[in-house]
Amino acid sequence: MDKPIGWELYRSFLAVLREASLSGAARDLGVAQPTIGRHIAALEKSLGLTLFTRSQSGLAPTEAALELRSHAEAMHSSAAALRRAAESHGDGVKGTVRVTASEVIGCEVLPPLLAALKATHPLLTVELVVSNRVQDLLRREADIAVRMTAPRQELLVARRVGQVELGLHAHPHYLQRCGTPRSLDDLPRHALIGHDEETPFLRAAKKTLPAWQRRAFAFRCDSDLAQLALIRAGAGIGVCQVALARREPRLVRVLARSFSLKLETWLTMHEDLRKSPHCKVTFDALFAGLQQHVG
Amino acid sequence: MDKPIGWELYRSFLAVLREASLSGAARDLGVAQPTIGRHIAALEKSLGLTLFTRSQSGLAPTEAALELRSHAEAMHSSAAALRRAAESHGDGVKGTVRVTASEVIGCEVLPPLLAALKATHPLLTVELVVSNRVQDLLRREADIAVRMTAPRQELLVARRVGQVELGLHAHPHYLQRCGTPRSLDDLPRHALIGHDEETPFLRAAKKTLPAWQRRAFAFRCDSDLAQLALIRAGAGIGVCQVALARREPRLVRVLARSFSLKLETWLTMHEDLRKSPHCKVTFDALFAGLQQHVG
DNA sequence: GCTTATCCATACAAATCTGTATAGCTGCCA
DNA sequence: TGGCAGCTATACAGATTTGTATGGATAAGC
Repeated sequence: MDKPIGWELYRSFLAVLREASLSGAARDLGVAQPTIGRHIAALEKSLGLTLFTRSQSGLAPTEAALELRSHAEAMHSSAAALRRAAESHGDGVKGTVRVTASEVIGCEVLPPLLAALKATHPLLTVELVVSNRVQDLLRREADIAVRMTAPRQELLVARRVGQVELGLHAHPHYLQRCGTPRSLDDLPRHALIGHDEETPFLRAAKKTLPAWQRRAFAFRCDSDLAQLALIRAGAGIGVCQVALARREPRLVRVLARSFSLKLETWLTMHEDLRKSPHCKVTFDALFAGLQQHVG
Repeated sequence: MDKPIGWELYRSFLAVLREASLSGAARDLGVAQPTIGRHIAALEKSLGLTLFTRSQSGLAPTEAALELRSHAEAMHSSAAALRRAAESHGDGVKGTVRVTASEVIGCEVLPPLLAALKATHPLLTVELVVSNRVQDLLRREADIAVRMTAPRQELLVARRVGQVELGLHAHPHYLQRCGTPRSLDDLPRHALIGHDEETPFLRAAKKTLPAWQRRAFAFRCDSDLAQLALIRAGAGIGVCQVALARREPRLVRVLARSFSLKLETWLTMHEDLRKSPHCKVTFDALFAGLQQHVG
């Protein structure tokens, strides 16, 4: 009851939390379902807590289990980081680097950069975490992050890429069909594409763009990528990166003088990784590529 | 070679790094020595790296092993934090809280505060990490930290306690024997107690106290605690907290007008722990006690 | 209402991991 | 130089853990 707990138990615990079932966790870890069941039972006994309420449709975590989850996740991140570090050990650019970025950056901007990087360094493996949630570099959820806010944490190497400019855009087809707005007053008559839930961005946009509010949107969507797709499909007028609009299919910027938003863009990396050739090479390549992207 | 690695292996790996031998690690973890040997062999095979060079006097970590160490330490911290969280789960003040502070604060100031805290909350267990190295709260090396610098990290709850004043002190016996310095010019004729290695503090002191340099010290010692003990033993004149000097054995402050250094003191805690009653109670108790200490 | 697909729990055999005992090596000290 | 203490590596028996197979119970789909 008071002796140290094997780390395997924590591993199984996290898997059950993620899969919400013993069977799923067993599949995930590549072991049999009774094994996981025994691990959870042993962990519960050692901790003196009930971690899950059993049911036929799976296991529901108790409040206690939820409190412990973040620690198990931290262990998982560290284990993954250890493996990446091991794979990348030695001279030369090889191994795995884990990059995180927002959905738009990750899907629209990074792929060609990463492809070119891989072509130059064939032994490099890239893990791309596309998420609007800010990953924690200190907990090693990623090695390198593209961020839209200046990092305030210590222990991080941060380099400012520049400003990403956002503007209102529409597809030529749409403008042909519905006309081009000449002033902000025209906007309410157009099909607007915006977010469903209130975001920091939305609050910022409202200041310069009073018409930009939820009830005015003809399309409400929280995925920036889907919004971009809607704009490209000629669904209406929406906000996207000016640099992206220049690509094919070519989008037309509207009301450029009335609306412009600039986001600070930073590339960050954990200090320890400066010595790893593969991380450094990736960092430099992304920096150059992103800088070119922001113009 | 490419399948997931059991977390037990990492646990053994860290133990070997810490003990620098298979036998020591086995003792540490409470298993047999061949078990650890097999774990290391399995880990080396899985990672495709040589982690240690075997010898009859123990295992010497390779460069690769040293690179991986911090990740394993992070796993260890998270595992320990998980256990503390589990022990402390539920209503009421119980479980374990891990507090870190400098040597002087930890040995001279905190003990009575912690004793009183424990008397009020009998179910509380306290882990006190006395170290001048700044523990990483984000990696959960501790729950609560007393720090002498304003924290710049996010995700931390920080509260300013006040300023700890440092001054020159000596025991009455010493002053009887060797006289009391009347001005800074008298200092070179006295037995001075100072640090052996250059520290940020020493560099700061030099500015207001030109005489305060390494070659002028009669006693050189890097332990702040031992310096305090030397002062109390009447060995000479040294720097210590004004608040501490008022205790028994009573120390006399000298050259108070010529030398005074004030250190900002902060109490910090991870944001997540605000909801844990035992951490909150400890935080508040330490805050009150420290504030009284700094006056 | 029946079938099917999941899920958890249990029993037993098999595989794995662990501990004990021992040998071989090195460094230290008298 | 001999004895002691510490370390690693190996062989083999024992204990623990794991996997397979199965039963029971629930929920969804036809």
